[in-house]
Parts: sequence; C-alpha cells; structure tokens
Amino acid sequence: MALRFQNSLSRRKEVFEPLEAGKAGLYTCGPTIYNFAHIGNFRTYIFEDLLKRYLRFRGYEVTHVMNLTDVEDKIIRTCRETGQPLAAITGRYARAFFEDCETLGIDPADHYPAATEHIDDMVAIIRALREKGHTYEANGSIYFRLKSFPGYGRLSHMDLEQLAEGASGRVDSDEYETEDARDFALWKAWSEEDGEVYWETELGKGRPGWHIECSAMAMKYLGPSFDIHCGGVDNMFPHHENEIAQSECATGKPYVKYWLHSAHLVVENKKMSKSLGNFHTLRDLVEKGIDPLAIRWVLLATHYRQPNNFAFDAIDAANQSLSRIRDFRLRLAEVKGPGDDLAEACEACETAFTEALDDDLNISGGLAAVFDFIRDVNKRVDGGLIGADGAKNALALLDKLDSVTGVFAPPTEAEAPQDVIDRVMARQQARRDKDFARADALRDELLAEGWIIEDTPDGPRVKRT
RNA sequence: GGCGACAUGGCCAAAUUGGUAAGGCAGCGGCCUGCAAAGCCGCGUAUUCCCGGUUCGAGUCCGGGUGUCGCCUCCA
Repeated sequence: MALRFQNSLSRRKEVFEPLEAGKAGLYTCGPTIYNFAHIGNFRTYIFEDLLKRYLRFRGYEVTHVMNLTDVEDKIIRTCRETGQPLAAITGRYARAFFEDCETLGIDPADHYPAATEHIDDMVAIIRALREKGHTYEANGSIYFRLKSFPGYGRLSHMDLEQLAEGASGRVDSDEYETEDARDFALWKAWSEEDGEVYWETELGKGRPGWHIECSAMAMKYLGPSFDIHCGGVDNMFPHHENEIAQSECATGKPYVKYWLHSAHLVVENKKMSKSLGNFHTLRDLVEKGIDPLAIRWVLLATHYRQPNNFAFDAIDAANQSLSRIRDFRLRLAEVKGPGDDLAEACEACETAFTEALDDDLNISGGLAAVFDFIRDVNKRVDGGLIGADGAKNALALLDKLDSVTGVFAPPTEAEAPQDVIDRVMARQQARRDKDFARADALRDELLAEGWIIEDTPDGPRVKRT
C-alpha cells in the first residue's frame, strides 16, 4: 500500500504524491515564544516529529521549516508589562523551546525562521497583494479583502455568508476599521502601546499581522507551492485559511498540497486550564520526576487526529511499556551462539509496522506490530531457539524503527557501581550456601537503593528500577 | 446560534474506503524460580454511547438523539 494522509482540504485520505519525486517540503506552525510551551503544544510537535521521521524512513528527502513567532500582541503586552525589550523575552523562550524539544527527543527542523528576521519578505508579499488589488488601507493599517479571493473557506469548509452572520451577533463592528469584519490585517500601523516594537517600511511604520509571517517564511524556504503544512486544528481557521488566501493571491499558484491537522490534548479527560489545575508545561512534569520518554510515549501513541487524553495513569502504563521494550533489549544482548537469525520475523514486523504507518500514521497499529514481534521473539528466546545473529538482527530492527518512534532506544543508565556488584555477588554466594534469608535481605537492600536483581540461567542481571 | 470532530472491555487505544472486534497497561490462574523478577501460556459474556434505517452482513454507511471537545474573538 502507498503512503496516504488525511488531507484537511478534501477530508479524505489521499495517496501522498509530492510535487517533486522523492522530496517532501514540510511547514509546521511553531511556537509563539513568550512563555514555556505546554504539553498540548507538544502533542502537535510530536505528531509533526513522527510525520517527518516517517517520511524520512520511507526515503523522502524532507525539508522541514518551523517558524518562531517572535512579534505578536501577547509578546508586546509582555514587553509592556515587564519593561523588557522584545528580543530579551523571545530569546529566553526560544532557548527554552529548543531545550524542551531536545528533552522530548524531537528532531530539529532544518530551518527555524523568526518573524522579525523576515519583515522584508512579508513586505514583498503585501506589496504584491496591493498591486493586484487584494488590499485596502485604513488608518495606516493594511487589510486583506476577503471577497477578492473566491476560494476562501475551502480548507475549513466554512461558508463566508454564515461566517458573516455568526460574527454579526458577537462582534461589534465599530471596533473594526475594516470594510468587512472578516477581513484580516496584513500590516498593523504602529500605535503607542506597541512601544519600541515597529519597523519603518515602505508600508509605513508598524508591524506585520500574524498570518503573513507563515506565508512569507514558508514560501521563502519551500517555494510558492509545497507539499505539507501542519498545525493544530485550532489553526485551521482562520490562520491557515488566511495563509492560503494571501499566498495564492500573491503568487497565483496553489499554496499547499496536503494539510494535516492534529486534534487537541485533554488532561484527565478535561480541557487543560490553569483554573482546573491541570495545566502542565513540559518542565512541570519533568520536575515532578516523570520520565520524558514516558511523556513522549503518551503524546505519540494516540493517533494524531484523535483527541489525546493525558493522564497520569497513562504515564504509568507508558513506563511499563517502555520497560518491556528495555527488558527485551537486555535479554537479546545476552543471547549467544548459533540459532535462528530471525530474518523472517524481522521482515514481518517491519512490513506490518510500515503498513500501519502508511495509513495516515497509524502509530497504534505500528506499536502493536512491534509488541507482537517482541512476544514472538521472547517465546523463542525462552525456547533457546535464537542465535546471536537473530538477537543482533532484532536489535537492529528496533534501532531502525526507533528512527521513527524515538521510544525504542536502549536504556542509557550507567553500569552498576562496584559496591552494588559486590553485594550482588555476595547474594549469589549466599544463595549457593542456601542462606536465602541473607540473599533476600541483600536483594531487598539493593531494591531500596534502586537496583533490581533478576536471576537468569546465566547468572544475575542488575538493572535500574 | 452556525460549522465541524469524536464517543470501542477497569484504563489507554487500533480495526486494510461493510464481512463479523489488534496491541499496551492493570487484574486473575498456571509454567519457570529456593522465593521473586523477567518471560511464556491461559482467562474478560466488550449490547463497539442510545434509537431507527440501508444490507446476506455495520464499530465501519444513512437519519435522529445524547455527551465531550474544537472553531466561529491572532489558543497546538
């Protein structure tokens, strides 16, 4: 079967056929860097990480662009409230964002363009739109005239007329300088509360609207038409819809071929909010001692279009699943001698994994294939049927699939220190002496210090709890 | 109010564009073990939210209802 994705444009699964064979241009909406990112944000970034890793696994040469929104209303407000310059705030949270990504094992993008470094590119697009009659000015700001783009609403499947009705009851049109409440700003004239945040350009003194940055930076690094654009569902309207409008009107070319949107994350089945006390940044969770890999597992293991429920029970389950995989690797590492090379089993696992992921990134099915493989191989290890070659092949397969999931890596803990090893050996001697009381006491003692002893036919195995 | 998504065993979560319910976690029994742990085997009667309909056959399609969530106000 071919690789296929659910395209938000058509609301159907479509076979992935990139604009250029063998390559994939990918743009993902990045963070607004005025605060620490929360796990809901990372749900989306993990989905995008899986997408990119899988595209590479399938042999595509991926160019991944993720923007950093570093000028925007909330950031400016923070500047005003704290008296700090814009760059101080965005610099700090950009660093935090990259640290968090590393903590979760998210592969870096090829480009992280920042909005403030691409003002000229935005101005160029706005100029093109103005020349083609898609804009108008009001009080120094420049707006996009929605009615000038007949295709508006194609992505979110919104009806323009209904939008107007919906807005009329809830939006005070007097607050808007626009001709039409649905029009959006391309360029915002400077106002006093913007403080030091402005650019002097041919469009006047001001700053860009939010939507224009993504169009400008996506097209700069990926071209006027590219393959995949991702983001959370909440960005579908109006952000992505506006991006399509301004981009296609400016270039006259189709903007994006495949739109993929991830569903939201809820925490303990409730919407994440500070008032409910279930609002978590990644840092909060790590400080509580939760293994980042378990967090990655939970964020990864639910299909991206399914609402993901982040619960501490789920973290526990994820930890168990992870240790099953780690234990499996430990067992394999101890296998010696001749026996089955597992070539068939490995191939069957990889095929099942690939077929699952090909189907719109069905990661649950992919993980199931791996667990089936683990059970199958464990059974044969029990039977003494596996050879060193087989163990090596199985480990190589896990490594290969880990390039997609990022959760199959071997444990990184250091070797047990000498005093632990000494006591393990002392326990062995006690067992040989049939002094089981002493043996068990030593085992309990080590367990309390975080070391688990497992007796195997080849002697004791020591691992971290 | 408008548009849309989702609703599967105790928990998490799949099901190839309809064919008779993966996988993980937890639990119970067994094998193995001095005892454990790990591993393996077995075990859940799942009204697949409810009510209708189409079909030889529906978790999968259609209609209605209920619930949760999202968007419609620059929140992934």
